[in-house]
Amino acid sequence: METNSTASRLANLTFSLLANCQEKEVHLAELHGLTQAEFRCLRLFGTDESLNNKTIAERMNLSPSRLTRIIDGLVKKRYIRRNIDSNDRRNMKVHLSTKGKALVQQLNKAYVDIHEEILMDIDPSQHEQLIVAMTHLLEALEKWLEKTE
Amino acid sequence: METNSTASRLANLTFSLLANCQEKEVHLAELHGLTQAEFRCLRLFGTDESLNNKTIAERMNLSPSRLTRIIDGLVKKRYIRRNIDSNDRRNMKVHLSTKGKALVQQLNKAYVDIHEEILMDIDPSQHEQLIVAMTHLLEALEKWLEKTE
DNA sequence: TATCGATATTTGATATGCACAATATTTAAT
DNA sequence: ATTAAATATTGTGCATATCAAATATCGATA
Repeated sequence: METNSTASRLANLTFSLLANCQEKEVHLAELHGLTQAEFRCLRLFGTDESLNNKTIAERMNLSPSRLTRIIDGLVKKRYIRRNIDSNDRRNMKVHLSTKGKALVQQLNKAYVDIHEEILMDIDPSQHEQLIVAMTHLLEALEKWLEKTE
Repeated sequence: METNSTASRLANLTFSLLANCQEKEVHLAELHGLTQAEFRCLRLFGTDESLNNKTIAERMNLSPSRLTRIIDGLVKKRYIRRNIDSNDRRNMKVHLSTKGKALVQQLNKAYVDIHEEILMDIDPSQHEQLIVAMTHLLEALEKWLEKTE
């Protein structure tokens, strides 16, 4: 059964991949004097996006109250700024400071760079297939998550 | 610059993939009444392996003291058993109970199954390439992690 | 317009996760 | 025999996260 052994090899790969990505994240965070939560929060921002507390909490699967304190930290460290939304004064619009934008851009660049390096090791004719395969992987995972909701 | 846009697509994919895998793990853990730490600990065991506290702690990047308490939980929930190593009475040999073995096997099977499903969506001629590509991805990540040690 | 219910954020109390240091037991070396 | 190192556990404290309550604002409606 060829598919089966390939599947189990793939399974091991994604398993290790996950572990390594997590380790990488921890490492990058402390490299910039951020907690892991702060780091992940920062990475949610596009450079000129403006989000509110609740949205971020949902995206990060955390309670709004937790987010308040994570954002407190990022504000204190001058990576982001808070402003009351003038359209709805209940909302806090949160957006990157100049310092924050610089870091996010740097992180995104590094993240793309590492993938570029990887692609350089792979025959260009296979790039599209890799993307397709990874997309399938992602879709399958999302489907599975919905199914077991 | 073709490589660059492909790289950024790939970067986005691995980013989402990571997030989904984490969510999946949380979900699976609570499905079985386990904390995330307990779940991850359990998944380290091959069905007939016998590990000691310290080894597990190292593999999980946790302190031995933390491990003691995680294992306390798994013992209480009857997934694993502790025995003093008769060769070296300082060691606690930790191994799966019957219940634990069953769960680990079930989890491994589910994990392989999901990857098998994914492979069924992909032309078999491309399977090997996918594995190769993912292996590259993993190697690159490991290399990066060492570099920034 | 005065009020009621819904929504967003923040704060305080509390529980859980984790590491570090101290302790106890056992082993290995001198 | 004594001392040093290894292993697991326990005590303690800080970090992480949730929940419930408090506050502020909005929208609807009576």
